[in-house]
Amino acid sequence: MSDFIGRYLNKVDKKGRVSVPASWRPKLIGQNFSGIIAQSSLVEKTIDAFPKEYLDILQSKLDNNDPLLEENEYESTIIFGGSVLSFDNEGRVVLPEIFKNEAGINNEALFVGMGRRFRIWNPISFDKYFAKARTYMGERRKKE
Amino acid sequence: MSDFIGRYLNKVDKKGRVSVPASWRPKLIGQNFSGIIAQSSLVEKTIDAFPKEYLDILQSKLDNNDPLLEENEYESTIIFGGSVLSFDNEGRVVLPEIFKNEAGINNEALFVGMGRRFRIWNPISFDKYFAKARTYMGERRKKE
DNA sequence: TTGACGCCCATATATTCCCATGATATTACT
DNA sequence: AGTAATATCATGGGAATATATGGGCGTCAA
Repeated sequence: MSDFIGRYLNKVDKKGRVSVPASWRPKLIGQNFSGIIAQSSLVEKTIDAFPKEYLDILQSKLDNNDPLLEENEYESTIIFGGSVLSFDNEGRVVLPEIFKNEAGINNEALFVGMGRRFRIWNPISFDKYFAKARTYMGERRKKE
Repeated sequence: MSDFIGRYLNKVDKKGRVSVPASWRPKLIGQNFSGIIAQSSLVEKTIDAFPKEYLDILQSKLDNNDPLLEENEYESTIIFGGSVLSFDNEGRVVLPEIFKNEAGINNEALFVGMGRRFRIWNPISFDKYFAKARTYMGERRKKE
């Protein structure tokens, strides 16, 4: 049901390559394309990533709206403007410089599952974010 | 009705493996996956654990919401940022370092049933927690 | 010519699989 | 009841396999 679960800390080598967790790969391998779609997150200092098929779902959502609406245009640009990162034979992808900069990633990349998609974090940045998420969920719990 | 009942104290070996109580295993064995989902507790120094099926329910809830909402983002991270621990042939799982650290678990792991889910404790931490729970219940009793 | 990239191979480490042991409980049989 | 045979379970360790990681080499394009 859920595709991406767990946390994996992997190294980024000189060439910018990083292994995508092996247990996730089967869900990222398709007939036309094997790899991930990545984009800088709009809200956090991290990289958002997902299978290509996830785009198809978003596409059909957009198709239900008027394709000529201006809002849709922006939305499309953002969503489909992400990068296509394909696997090498070992199941790695290279993280483009832009992403590494925007997400503050150097030697280590933390893969964090989010169900249908996942994120790639600088481990330290993630710690901060996780603390925030914890607090938020704790607060919500009290209200209920 | 209640799946996980009782307390079991098991050893954690050099490789980090620990037996999940045999009587609980049938409830953790599914078609696609046999094992447990684990995450550091948000409120106590312990590991929260539950069957994967529990995640599937949460996933379908999330699918009904907009995946771009911030609230969902926190929730997804907390829920899916845990770990998937699958059984070996003997019904053991390996506890990742992260969990052992965060829950303070070394050589022994105490499994405590909580109905639909269970927790994995450092035995000493649990004693403290249990004493606290006792006191709380005693206080509440007086008030009533 | 330099560098980015895809492709291939090498290897240390981590993970999984498989079998063995001992302890305890359960069943079978006389 | 008493005793032997059988199962269940937690635990340990070695071997096989998978994975993450590092480096080399040729190609193509700027």
